[in-house]
Amino acid sequence: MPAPTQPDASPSAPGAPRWCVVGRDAAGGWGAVDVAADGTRIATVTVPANGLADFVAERERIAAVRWVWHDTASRYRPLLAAGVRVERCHDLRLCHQILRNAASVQQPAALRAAHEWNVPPEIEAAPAAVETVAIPTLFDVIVEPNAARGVPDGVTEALTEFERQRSALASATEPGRLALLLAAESAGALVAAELASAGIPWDVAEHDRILAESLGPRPAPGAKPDRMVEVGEVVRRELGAPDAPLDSPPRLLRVLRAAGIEVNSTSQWELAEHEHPAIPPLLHYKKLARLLTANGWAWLDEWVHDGRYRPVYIPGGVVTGRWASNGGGALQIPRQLRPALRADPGWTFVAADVAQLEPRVLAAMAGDRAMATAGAGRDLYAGIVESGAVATRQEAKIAMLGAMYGSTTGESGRLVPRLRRAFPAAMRLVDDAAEVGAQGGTVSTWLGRSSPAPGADWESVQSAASLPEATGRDEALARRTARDRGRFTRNFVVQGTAAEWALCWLADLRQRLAEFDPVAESAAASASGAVFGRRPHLAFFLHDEVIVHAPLEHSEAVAVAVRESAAAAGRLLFSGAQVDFPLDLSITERAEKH
DNA sequence: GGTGAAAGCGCG
DNA sequence: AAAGCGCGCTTTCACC
Repeated sequence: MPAPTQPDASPSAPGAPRWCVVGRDAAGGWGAVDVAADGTRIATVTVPANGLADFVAERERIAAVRWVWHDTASRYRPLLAAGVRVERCHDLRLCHQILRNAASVQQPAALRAAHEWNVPPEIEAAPAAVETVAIPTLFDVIVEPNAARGVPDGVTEALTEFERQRSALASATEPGRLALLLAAESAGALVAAELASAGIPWDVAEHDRILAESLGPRPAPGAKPDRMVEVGEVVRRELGAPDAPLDSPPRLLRVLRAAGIEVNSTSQWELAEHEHPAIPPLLHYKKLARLLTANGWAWLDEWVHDGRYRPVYIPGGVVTGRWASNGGGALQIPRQLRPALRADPGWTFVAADVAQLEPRVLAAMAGDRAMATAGAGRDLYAGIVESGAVATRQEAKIAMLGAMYGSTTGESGRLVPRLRRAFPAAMRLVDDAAEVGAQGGTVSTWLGRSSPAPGADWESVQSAASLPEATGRDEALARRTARDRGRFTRNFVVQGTAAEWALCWLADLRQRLAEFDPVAESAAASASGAVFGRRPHLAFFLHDEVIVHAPLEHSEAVAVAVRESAAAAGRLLFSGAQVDFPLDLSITERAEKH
């Protein structure tokens, strides 16, 4: 088994380059500057325009450095296409976003003044737009869709920004934690690029079978599938409205009320509360419509090619540090379609998700021994029931989610106080985070990612309510928006720290997977590409679950690696805390709901 | 005719 | 079953 590798592990030889800063040089080629651990520049190399992949590959063979570059999504993609994997990087754009906002950084001024590096993820994303731009006519102004708005890609600018970031980090009250966060975030960026390169093995025939089973055979373009037509007619008959508009919520609402169904919206949860013969078929119709529009044949045509689904992941795209996605809906693949994920012949899926990641992270952060004990080696919710705080597993789950999301009403709001008695340390942590947020303050995750400051409109609502002429309405609005922000910061510390745990898991796992012996060329999963087609590789990631595509012969060893990585992530973040992170793990040909 | 908000529902 | 957090995506519809 490969040795555990921490995201921020680094070569230890004295005087050895620790970082290598790469970027464009003035001549149109590449500049590469080795930087030692103390920040001194060791050497500068000029690399020809077409020689970067070879240069990086050679350096990786000698001894891994941490590549410092402006943006992993754009810099790493061509390297992977050329068959070059890198061990570590420092993503200047992502790290800039974290550092400029981090409350623990005491001297952020220089960094914050570097506005050209303040490019939010969603602007940098979607390079695919280049391919969908229409052929320009003679008179069109040709605009590069996003490139012009990205961060600087020159080596000089990269060096300057890297030094700003090192200074900012050095001024942090807990530089070690923040450094770990920067390493984990950057490793996540590598994983996202690698996921895009390898793709998710996707069985088009199985997807088509699932669609046909629900909707009927694929209809002609523009036509509704048979089953939607049939079910729609049943709905209209039961409503006594032969041409009821089922696809327009406002118009459907009027028809429903005319038929005596007293609803205020057409959402399924409200419909389900009423007894009427039109409702079951209407709910069925809505399911079919959703499947067709979100993940129907059009989706299949657009997003799956050569047996691979390649969604666009946006690392750091959510303020809490979770990934977002932009195109393809990677984070919303319905459970119904999971069987369409199918391993290549001779390969298998090792799928794992963490049971109750967020409450476990909360227990670890808060040092809540009682909650840690409730989750030790078993289902956390079962442990909460055993502790006597609530009666059933379902109650435990509802209460726990309510505690982390800040619910105050209904069954959840009623159960939360019982958790407060049973797990005072954990509850104090989230209650404090909510209190700080409600007062306009900033909270931070375990590793130091900070919540954004309240917006100008939030501040003005609060100050308006404290004026002498403020009305009761002003005060009520201020209280409500303060509570809203409290719920956000309450959840931020938990969701954000869970995202950090997941990044550390991914970072450790990708290193372990890279150390497996490659399979023979004849057994390769060739659609996964030059770098990943011959080794187990990550194929899917969704907040707290991963799917590894692995050669059959390695599946058991990969399962061990997945488990060891989870344990390593727990130790790395919460060394000493007696909290474990058990996985639900399966080895299958097809991904399944588990 | 293009844009943005809202509704609705999928995921964690 | 929603509620209480965080998202993306499609469709409809009001509006400029």
